Amino acid sequence: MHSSARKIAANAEDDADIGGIDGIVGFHIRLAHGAVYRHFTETFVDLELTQKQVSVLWLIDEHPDIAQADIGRRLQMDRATVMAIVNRLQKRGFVERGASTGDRRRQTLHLTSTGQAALAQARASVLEHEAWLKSRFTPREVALLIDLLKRIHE
Amino acid sequence: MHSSARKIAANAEDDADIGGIDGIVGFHIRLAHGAVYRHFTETFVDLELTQKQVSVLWLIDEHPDIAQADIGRRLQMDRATVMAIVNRLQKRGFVERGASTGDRRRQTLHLTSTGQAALAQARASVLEHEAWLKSRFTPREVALLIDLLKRIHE
DNA sequence: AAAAACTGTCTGTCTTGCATACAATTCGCG
DNA sequence: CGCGAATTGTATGCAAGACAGACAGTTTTT
Repeated sequence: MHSSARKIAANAEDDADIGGIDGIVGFHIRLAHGAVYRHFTETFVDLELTQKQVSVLWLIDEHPDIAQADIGRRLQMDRATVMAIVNRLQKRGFVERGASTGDRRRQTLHLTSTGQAALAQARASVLEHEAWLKSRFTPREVALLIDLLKRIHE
Repeated sequence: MHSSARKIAANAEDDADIGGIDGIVGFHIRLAHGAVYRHFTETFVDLELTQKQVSVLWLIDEHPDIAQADIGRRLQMDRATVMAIVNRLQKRGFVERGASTGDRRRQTLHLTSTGQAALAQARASVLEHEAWLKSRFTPREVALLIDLLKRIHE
């Protein structure tokens, strides 16, 4: 009897999120992202690559001759932001810009051999980083988490 | 028989993440965080507050006379970063720094009445933002997602 | 009492995100 | 077909945040 009263109170609190910041989904996404970001950075200090830079390298490798605008769409980044990242990667000799056949507004992007080598190293580090991240989940939970996250960004 | 062979192949691919960026948990966390960040920013254009700033206001309100170092620990931010944020909030008259009783290294932080008002508005916007975020999940899934995310950042 | 740790502060650098603007190019619709 | 609209890359400037390194005052540990 009094236990059901307690339950009701608890539910009421849940509905109102207790006013506490811990009930905010966005708050936990921020913190989780921060933790992942920090560990990623640690893993990549030697390679001197950021998350975004690796993502762009990876994407160019998966889709040779992709254009900057497409990268922006896939990674949900501004065109100007993509350009800044590509500039950095180009300055380090990882990617090259080339002419596009057909549409003269676009440019093709492809990895140099240096870029290929960097990506190969990066892939290994990403797997190490992922192992750290996945170590706290079962394979089922990993799939579940990805599914939930996809619903947010897709 | 041949189906088991296929299964093995499929598992092998799973283990290697198919080489695809879509199999990377961190990748989805980044994208999800980006989407949430963007929507948050849209929701708060009028209030001109960022995620971090709201989090800090919220935290100071929840824990009056908290010190900067404690904020940093709870929100996983560098001391220098916390200071930058508190400086901005102080410049806008939302928070005040005060002396700490006992430990003279620390300072206490508390909201001004202006800060209280801003936080009240912010809370409403956060709920609106959260509703957008939660709209794609059942209550069970929300709880599940929070649980999974907590394991990453706790 | 000396060493180590903590706290706030300051400075500077790097990355990212976004707004704005511009020119060249391509596309869509009348 | 032709002209306005949309796309693409580029450039610039600004704000926020992360972090490293340094410093001084204070507290805790040994």
